Amino acid sequence: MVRKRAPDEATSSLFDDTPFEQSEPGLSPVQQRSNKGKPSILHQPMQSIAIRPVDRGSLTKGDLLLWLKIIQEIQQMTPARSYSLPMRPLMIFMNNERRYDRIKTQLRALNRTQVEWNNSTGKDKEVWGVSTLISQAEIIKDGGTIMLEIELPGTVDKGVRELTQFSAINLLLARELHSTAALNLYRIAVAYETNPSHLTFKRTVSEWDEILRGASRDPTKELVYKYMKRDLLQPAIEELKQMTHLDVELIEHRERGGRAVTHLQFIVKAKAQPVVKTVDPADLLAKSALKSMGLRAAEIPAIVDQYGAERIMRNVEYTQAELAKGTVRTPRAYLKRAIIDDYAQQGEVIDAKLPKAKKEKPNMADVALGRFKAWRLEEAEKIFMEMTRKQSEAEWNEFANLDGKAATLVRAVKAKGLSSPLVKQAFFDWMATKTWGPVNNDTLIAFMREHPDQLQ
DNA sequence: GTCACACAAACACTCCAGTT
DNA sequence: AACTGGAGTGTTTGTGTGAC
Repeated sequence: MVRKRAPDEATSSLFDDTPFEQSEPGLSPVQQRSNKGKPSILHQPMQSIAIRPVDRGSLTKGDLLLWLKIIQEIQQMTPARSYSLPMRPLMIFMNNERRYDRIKTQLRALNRTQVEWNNSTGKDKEVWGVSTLISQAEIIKDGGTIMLEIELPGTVDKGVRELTQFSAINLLLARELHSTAALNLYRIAVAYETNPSHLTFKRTVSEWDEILRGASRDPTKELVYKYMKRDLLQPAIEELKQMTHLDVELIEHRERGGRAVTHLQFIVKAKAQPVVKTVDPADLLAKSALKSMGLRAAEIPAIVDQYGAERIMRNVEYTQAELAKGTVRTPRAYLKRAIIDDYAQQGEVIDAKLPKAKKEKPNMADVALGRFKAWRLEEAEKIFMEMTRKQSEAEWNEFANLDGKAATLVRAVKAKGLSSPLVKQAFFDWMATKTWGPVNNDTLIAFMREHPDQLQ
């Protein structure tokens, strides 16, 4: 959804000390706007977020990821002039174990690329700054241990410390984002999620273009907003909605009376119904088919999400037929390959609209999330089974009378009650959310701390 | 065995042109 | 004006080679 207009000085800028507006829960944006200027304030100066490479410089997704991983490590350390980080975790995180050439290339880019920030703050104060993202890096091998000795420029170091802390989960999600723009929007969104107004800073279209692409624009190439919106903004917003706990909404500002969009801003909120997707009966069927073919519980959700129930079911059938012929040695591996390459479809006319088969890659964030959700469902079921009859009936009646359920679910609740897998999942999911709150970063991190064994 | 370098395929991005 | 397809270009990633 796109908002036409929003308040002009709706949020503080990045580097100033102007307080965020304090919003009050339950107030509409209009009401909140009318409250502007009231004394309740929240200081949250944040530097180093909206950085724009200059002089045709650019930072790739990989460069930024390495930088984020480094600052996440640094955020856990006491402030110092230089920081000493073990290389191995960095390289594993970057999927570049033993690949010093690649890490070095990225460190060079972080050291070489000048970034700029430019903020008008409040009334008279304006800040312009230029820096690189790291001022020095050394890889030191001393016997068996290999350390990265790193120094940050002063302003960046200050900003990094004040930047909303990046959790390990934030970074796992960040690594899985496909586009550079999504990664850049994500780190901005994470920093502004806790802003009471839920509004990011407001910048011109071209500033956002450079901030999100992580590259300065060739001045000879004209920036066309409609392309930017289609190719850069919308995919990035969509990716964040799908992959993270955040809902991001674009606000387009136009000149008074004009039609051209001149400035942009985003609204960032945690999802009301976090990452859990609506249960589709076809998906449940596909999941149960995969399970019966011997696939591990942890890998099933990702496969269903990626390839869809229809493709899975036809390849399950195909694999079962091959199995009957005696040509398949390991059904689990064969089925996975069959789904990825869509064996069942080969030899027929391939539907061009089928999703592209992507390379399979274990996704730690997904695995952790999947196990967390499964664990919650199991625990909720245990609690339910231990309730007195009176208690359990009260729970069930509350769930059964909830509004807003999909029609399929309502029918299943009436017809089959808890004996329907669809209803069972929805009910225990509802109970888990009621008991422990929504699945979000905080609860997931707490789960990972308490149950490290679940993540082996 | 480790590392730098090179190459290529897969994937992502940019931007133009054609269609609705 | 809004939408869509796709060619051309840049980035990421997997793999091979040779020096040490």
